[in-house]
Amino acid sequence: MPDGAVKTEKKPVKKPVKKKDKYRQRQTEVIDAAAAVFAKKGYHGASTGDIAALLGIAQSSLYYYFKSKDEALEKVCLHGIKGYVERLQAIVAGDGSAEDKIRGAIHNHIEPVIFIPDYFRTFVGELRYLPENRRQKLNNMIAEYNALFEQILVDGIAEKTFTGSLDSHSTMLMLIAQCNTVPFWFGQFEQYSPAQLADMLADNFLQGALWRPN
Amino acid sequence: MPDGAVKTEKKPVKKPVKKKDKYRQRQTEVIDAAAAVFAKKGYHGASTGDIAALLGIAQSSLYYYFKSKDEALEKVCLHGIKGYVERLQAIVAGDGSAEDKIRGAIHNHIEPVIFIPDYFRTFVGELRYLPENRRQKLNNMIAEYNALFEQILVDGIAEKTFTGSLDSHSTMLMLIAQCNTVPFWFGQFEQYSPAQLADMLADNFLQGALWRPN
DNA sequence: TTATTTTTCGATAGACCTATTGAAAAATAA
DNA sequence: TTATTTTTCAATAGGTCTATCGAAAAATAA
Repeated sequence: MPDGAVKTEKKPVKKPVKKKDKYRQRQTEVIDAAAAVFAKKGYHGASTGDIAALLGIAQSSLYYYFKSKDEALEKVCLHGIKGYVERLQAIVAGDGSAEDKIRGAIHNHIEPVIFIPDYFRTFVGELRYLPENRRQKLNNMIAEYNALFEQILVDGIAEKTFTGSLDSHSTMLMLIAQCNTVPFWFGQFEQYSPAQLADMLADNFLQGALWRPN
Repeated sequence: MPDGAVKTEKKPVKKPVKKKDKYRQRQTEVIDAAAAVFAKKGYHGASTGDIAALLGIAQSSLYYYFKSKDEALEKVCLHGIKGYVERLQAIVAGDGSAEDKIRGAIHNHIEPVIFIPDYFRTFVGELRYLPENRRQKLNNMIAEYNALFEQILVDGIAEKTFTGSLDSHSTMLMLIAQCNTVPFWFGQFEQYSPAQLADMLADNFLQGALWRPN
């Protein structure tokens, strides 16, 4: 600005939303690809070049959508767990029986596992590779989720709907651990719908996978 | 050999065993360290430098005991599954009831998981990173193991000891998957012995982790 | 059209990692 | 002791990977 001209102050008043939406849509595609590659090769086994290749773009282009590989993993994990806590809160606050609630909780846990397996497998298997600072937030969400889950068991035991050989905390951990294994083997059960799978797991816990008929 | 002296043909007749034993003992320490590092950081997240650091030796020294990182992973996995098939064969061939056998199989599966957790975690979590050629042998062992496990369920259903909502193949896969999760959370259950843990898991399957008292 | 912004790209530095090599050190045998 | 074997080492070649940079291309606005 060699002369005294004042920069025109015409701010763009319209359509910033549309532009940001487009960016976010592309970013979602990028994170989808990251989830797929992380799930398949593991976080450390996956390179940013692998992610770019899946998208058909240059490796360096990825950094327009995230600023480090760590951040990509964080985004995948956050998306993997998104909505879990809120849905479980609604179930716990509902007025069904304890058995209804535990069945609802298992459905809540398993169905997204099946609909977004890449996100969930990454969340379950690769979260531990997130640096401590990024992992904090996710750990808090997990702690809250686990507490809600355990609350259902505590309530069910208190009102004598359930009896168990284990304490509620141990049972909660084992139950969630079993649900978390689902994306690693459900591919072998294509004859079952997600809801059926969830029902079967719930049955496993409520009455056993095997039982004596008499 | 400037003059015509013939090289003395005195082969060492004694103590080659001792020497080899010493080498093997050190090799076991090296593979132990590899198992610990693989279990903690994952195969791709672990470097040979990490393993050497744990042993307090130079990174290049490791290659006196294995000739590639892949081979180290293979050795860890083989040791992790060692004895599993043989013990399960003995259980299946025994003359206990189907319930005894399924309990025995769960004990067989879980106790080593707890005694050698680094090996087992590596076996469960990192086997998939073994190159195809090295994985073949292990896959065969797994297939044999799974078939034995399923045989117990098939027999129990045939003789009406068990009834289940799932087919025996699906049940086998889910049961093994649950057993495999043990090393990832059993640290939280230090009040229980391995045998108790195995009993509790068996109870989970036979009668449910939760059941209605009436 | 031209100007501006958004998106993608090629090139690359800097770091890390595996595996090899020949030699040094340590252990053992003679 | 000296000779031989076993074990460890430092140095490093050759490769891959992450993240950065300025420029090119594409999309959008004027």
